[in-house]
Amino acid sequence: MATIKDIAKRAGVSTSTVSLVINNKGYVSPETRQKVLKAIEELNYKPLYPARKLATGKTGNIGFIIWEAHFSEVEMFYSQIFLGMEYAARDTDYYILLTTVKEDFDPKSDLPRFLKYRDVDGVALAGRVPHSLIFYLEEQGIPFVLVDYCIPRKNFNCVLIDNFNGAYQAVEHLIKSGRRKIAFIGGSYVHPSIKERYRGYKEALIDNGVISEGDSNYLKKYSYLEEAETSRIIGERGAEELLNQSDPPDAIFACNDTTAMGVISAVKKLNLEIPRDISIVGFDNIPSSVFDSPKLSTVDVPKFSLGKEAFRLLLEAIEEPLGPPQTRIVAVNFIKRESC
Amino acid sequence: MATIKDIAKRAGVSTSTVSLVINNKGYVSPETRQKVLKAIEELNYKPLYPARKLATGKTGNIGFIIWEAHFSEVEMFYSQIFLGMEYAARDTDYYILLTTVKEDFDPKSDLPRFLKYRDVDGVALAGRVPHSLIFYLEEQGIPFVLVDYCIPRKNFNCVLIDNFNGAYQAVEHLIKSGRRKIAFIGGSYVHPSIKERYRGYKEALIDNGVISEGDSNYLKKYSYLEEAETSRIIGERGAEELLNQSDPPDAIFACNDTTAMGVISAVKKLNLEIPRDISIVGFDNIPSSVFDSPKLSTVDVPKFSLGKEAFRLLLEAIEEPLGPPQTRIVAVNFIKRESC
DNA sequence: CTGAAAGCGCTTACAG
DNA sequence: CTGAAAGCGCTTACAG
Repeated sequence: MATIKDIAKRAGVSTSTVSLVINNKGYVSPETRQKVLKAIEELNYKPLYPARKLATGKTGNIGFIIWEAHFSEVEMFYSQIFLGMEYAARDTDYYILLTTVKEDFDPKSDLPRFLKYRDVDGVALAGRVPHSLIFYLEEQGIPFVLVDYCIPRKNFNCVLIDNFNGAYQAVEHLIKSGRRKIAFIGGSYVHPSIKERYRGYKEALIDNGVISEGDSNYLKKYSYLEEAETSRIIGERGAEELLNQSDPPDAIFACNDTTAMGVISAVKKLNLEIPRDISIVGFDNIPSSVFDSPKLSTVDVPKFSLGKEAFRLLLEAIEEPLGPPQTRIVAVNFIKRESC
Repeated sequence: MATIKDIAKRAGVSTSTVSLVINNKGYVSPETRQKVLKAIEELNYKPLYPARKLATGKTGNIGFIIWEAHFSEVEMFYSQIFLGMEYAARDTDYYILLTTVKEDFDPKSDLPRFLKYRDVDGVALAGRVPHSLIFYLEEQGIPFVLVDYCIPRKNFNCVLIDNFNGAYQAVEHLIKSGRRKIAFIGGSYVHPSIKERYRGYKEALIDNGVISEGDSNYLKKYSYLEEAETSRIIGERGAEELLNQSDPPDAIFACNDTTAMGVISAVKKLNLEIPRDISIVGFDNIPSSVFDSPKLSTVDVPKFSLGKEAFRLLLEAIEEPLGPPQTRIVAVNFIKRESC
C-alpha cells in the first residue's frame, strides 16, 4: 500500500504538502496541488486511518446506541434509522458502531466499549434509551444526538418527527370522512412522542369543532391511556374497553401501528367491519401494515431521513462542541389505505 | 488519559515490559507483572487503539455485510445474527462495522468503504450476498465467513443451520400426527438452504414409508417450487394451486415462515380450518409467527448463536489465514404451536 | 507557499 | 527476564 511518503516522492514535494492537500488545509499552489492529486490518483493512495487518528486524536468513529428490546423488535423502525445514518456516513470518513444497551443499563458497568475506551467522536441514540446513559454523555462532554426521542425540559441535540402534525392530519382526515366519536389509544404515555400525538389528536378535534376547548368528558370517554411499553396487547385491551361501553367510538386513532394491530384484532373479534363500522388509523407505517387486512391507514415516518439528519446534526456538534443544542423536526405524511 | 509511559514510570519498568504484559507475550516475572497490572489498575489505563493499530497493522475492525433488501425486510432475522456477533465481539477488542450492499453490487464501484480502505481484518457476510463480493474477498485474501449461506462446490468458511434436520423433524411430526399428503412450497429453489429443506422433506417422507425411494409422482403432485425470492405471494400462489387440484394435500410444509403466512391467508380464503382440515408448518420462527392466528408451528433458527459462532470462526480465520476453510452447523428445533 | 522535524502511543526485534 | 531504540504513517507548529 502506498504511503504519504510515496506520494511526496512521486510528486516531488514534502509529506507536509501532501497532507495539506489531502486535508484541504493551508495554501498550496494550484500546480503543486495538481501534481499531488495526480500522484494520489496514480498510486491509488488512501491515508491510513489509524495513523491519522493517532496524529489528530480523532477516532473517526461514531456510536449508534439503541435499546436492545427495540432492536430485537419485530419491526424495522430502528434499523432504518441506522441505515439512514450509515448512508450519510458513506460520504465521510466516519464509521458507525452499532450497539445495544439493556433497559437496566448502569453507566458504571454496562458502558458500551467504544464509550469506555473513548473510541468514538460522538454518538447517536435512537428511541428511548436509559437517561443515565444520556447524562453520562453530557457529563463527559461527548457530543451526542437523540433521535426520535427527547427529554422534556432538557436542552439536548435531537432530531424528532413531527408527531403533533402527523396525529393532527390523521385525526382531521377521520373527521372529514364523517367520524365524530374518535378514540385515542396509547401506551407509554410519558413518552414525549406519544404525548405529542395525543396533543395533535386533541387539537384536531378542537380545531374542527368536534369538541370545545375544555371538553374533558369526550376525552375521558374516548381516551385509553395505559402507562406501559406500547404493544398489540394495549391495542386489544383498549379497543375492547372502549367498544364495550355505551355510545362506542366510530373511529380509533392508535398511537402507533403495533397498537393499531391489536385494535384491529379486537375489532374483528367483536365482528365489526372495518371501515364500515369503525375506522382505524395508526402511526409509523411499519412494513407489515401493508400486508395486513385491511391495509392500515397510518402516518409515515421517514426513518431513513431521520437517520441522515441525525448524522448531519451530530457532525456539526462534533465540529462545534460548544454550539447550542439544536432540535430538528422531520416532516411526516398521512397515508390513506383501507382501514378508514 | 494515561499512556503506556505513565504505566511504565509508575511500575518502574520500561514501556516494552508493559506492552508485554498487556498483550500476554514473552516472559515477564510474576512480580514485575503484578507491579504493572497494579499500575494499570490504578491509572485505569487502556491502550489507545489507533496507536496499537498503527504499530501492528491490524485494524481491530470486522465488517458485517448484508444484502440491503434483507436488512430492510420486515423480520429481524439478520439483525439478530448481527447482535449475536456484536455480543461475541464484546469480549474482544474488535468492533463490528455493519453495512449493506445492493443486489446489483459491483466490486469496482460499490465496495463498502471499510473494504476499499482495508479498514477491517475480516468480514462476515450474512445470508445471500452477491457472489462477486465473495470472490473479491477470496481474491484479495481477506478472511471471511459466510453466515446462513454457502456456495455449492466452493469451499469457504461458513456457518450454517441444520436445514436438513429441521425440515426432517417438521415433516416427521406431520406424518406422526397422521398426515399423509404433505406438500412442500418453496421459492428461491436454487438457494442452498431451501434445497436442503426440500431434501429433509423428501427423506422424512421416505424414511417414514409415506413414499418409496423413486416416487416422483407424489413429489410432482405435492411440490410447488418457484424460482423467486421467497415471499408471502409465493405461499399464496402455491397453496391455491395445490389445494385446487383433486386429492389436495392435508398438510403443507412451507420453506419459511413468510411463505407460510401466505399459505395461511390462502387457506383461510378457501374456508379451510387449520389444523382440522390442513396442517401448516413453517421454518425460521420469525417473531410474528407467534402473533398470528393460528400460531404457526415452525422450526426455530437460533440467529443469535449463528452470529456468535460466525464471530468465533472468523477470529480463527483471521489468526490462521492459511488454515483450511471450515463449515460449522448450528442445530435447530421444531416448535409445535397451533397450526398442526 | 513549502520543507524539516517532532510527536501522536503503541509494538517489536535486538541487545544484554 | 528487561530496557533502549526504531518504526508504524500520519499531522502540525515552526522556519524560511
